[in-house]
Amino acid sequence: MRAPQRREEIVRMARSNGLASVEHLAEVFGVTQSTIRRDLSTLDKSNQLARTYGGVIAVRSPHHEASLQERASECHGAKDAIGRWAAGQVEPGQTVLLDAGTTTARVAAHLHGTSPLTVVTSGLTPFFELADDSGMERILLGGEYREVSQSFVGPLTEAALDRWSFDRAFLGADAVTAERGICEASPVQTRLKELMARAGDQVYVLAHAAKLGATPFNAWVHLPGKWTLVTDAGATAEQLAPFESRGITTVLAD
Amino acid sequence: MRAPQRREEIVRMARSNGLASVEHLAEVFGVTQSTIRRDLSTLDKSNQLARTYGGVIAVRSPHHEASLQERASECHGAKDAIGRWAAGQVEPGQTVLLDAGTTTARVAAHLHGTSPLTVVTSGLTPFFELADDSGMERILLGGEYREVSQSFVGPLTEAALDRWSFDRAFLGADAVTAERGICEASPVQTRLKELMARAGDQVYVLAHAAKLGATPFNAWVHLPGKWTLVTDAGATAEQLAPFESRGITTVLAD
DNA sequence: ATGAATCTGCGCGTTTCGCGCGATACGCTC
DNA sequence: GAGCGTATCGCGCGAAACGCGCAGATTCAT
Repeated sequence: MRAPQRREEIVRMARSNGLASVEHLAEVFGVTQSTIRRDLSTLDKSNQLARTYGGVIAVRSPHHEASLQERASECHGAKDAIGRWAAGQVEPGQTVLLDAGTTTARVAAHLHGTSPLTVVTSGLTPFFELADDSGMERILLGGEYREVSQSFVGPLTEAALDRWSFDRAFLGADAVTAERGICEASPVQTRLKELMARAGDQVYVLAHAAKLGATPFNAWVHLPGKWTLVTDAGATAEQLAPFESRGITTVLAD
Repeated sequence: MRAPQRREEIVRMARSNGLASVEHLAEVFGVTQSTIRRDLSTLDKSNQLARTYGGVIAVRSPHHEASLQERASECHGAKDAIGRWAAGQVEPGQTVLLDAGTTTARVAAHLHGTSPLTVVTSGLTPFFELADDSGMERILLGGEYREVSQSFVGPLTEAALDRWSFDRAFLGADAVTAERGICEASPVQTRLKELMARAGDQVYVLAHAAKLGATPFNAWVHLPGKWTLVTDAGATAEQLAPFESRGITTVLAD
């Protein structure tokens, strides 16, 4: 049996049982524990499993892996600050929309304690950050699953969204410019964001400084109506000026 | 600082960062690594965290914990057999509905390799078991989240379901009797199941032997149309007789 | 105030880990 | 078919982390 094949099998076994020990795996495959350890080390590095003392544990939660990477990223602090400020705009009793994304996930995390509250989201990342409070109603817009963004898009999502209006709508973005609006990887995403903005009474676009003025993709949308740009203290005056000159309120979270 | 308080804080820190090392924790709290190790051991036993070599990892993925418990339960083997049989009924190119629940999650797990496929589900447990195949379209019916069943219910779910029909519909159940049909904890669930059955061309009810004839709750529904009862080899002839005498096809998975 | 229960630090033996080395198997080229 | 590079494996050793028992300290209730 080849090594890659054995590693796949290890992942399968670990996920099936939740746990697996080095000793047991070595016996099953008829190799030394050293070999198993090497395999586990490889799998651990590629985030498919987590090592434990004497074995492995399955960490298949889809958001877990990304969450870990996210927290290690340098802009996590900025996103958290933005999320905290945004959560502060929410008052008990309201109905709130959270777009998919790691920044809106930070909003969700800081929503803890604001109760009662109805939170609607299209992303698993923010969804799982929502507290299991008694007064918290958690609603997921279903739809077609996009693995890369851990979110739902498509006609089903849009149809579900069509049944709501929101006191606050918090949108994420891959990039934002004053001239072209919000940038995303695909038109299905920009269309969804447009609908989201339409459904929100007060609309906030959350984007840390690195996203201001960037153009990583080619799908753009101008948000309808008024909205507020929330970014972090790292944003420069030059970055903010074009927004303010167009009458867009800008906020620096800190 | 008291020990329970410190342990809470450790959980909080681990969840916030995903990871935490023994060394770092010992420094932060100003105690020896032994003490930290004891804490981690305690928290590990109570399933709040998972130990790793040199630290801990957060495993608060909502389904992970339940998944582990589920696999330890004695009826897991039966559910898996049922799931394997059910997955065998699915052919490439079809559109399939999976109800929420641990049994339908086993169906999802065995759907791996059947491609292309469109799978629609209302439960997170089956959803996360679905493989990330290229030909696999994963669709989640959104709605209001029920923590206990890790699934979505309510008008939004029903509205989303209304947009589909399915080649195969696999329903779970808290209990099944020939006389009264499917039993659930609440009417919102039974109503959803009724709609699911209506949307399915071929309908299967998956229930291991212990669920046949039981009456744990008080919300019942008679499924419309024909359906097939799939159970495990542990079901007795007396349990099956009432179903067969009513013309319901029964299958013993093995 | 006093006794029980819990918690903590320390030391020790045990287990697991990671790394480097040499050997082996596989695939590719000429 | 011979030669050669790459990937993989088993083994041994030193290091790191672990669990356990014991004794002193702290907390809490009576």
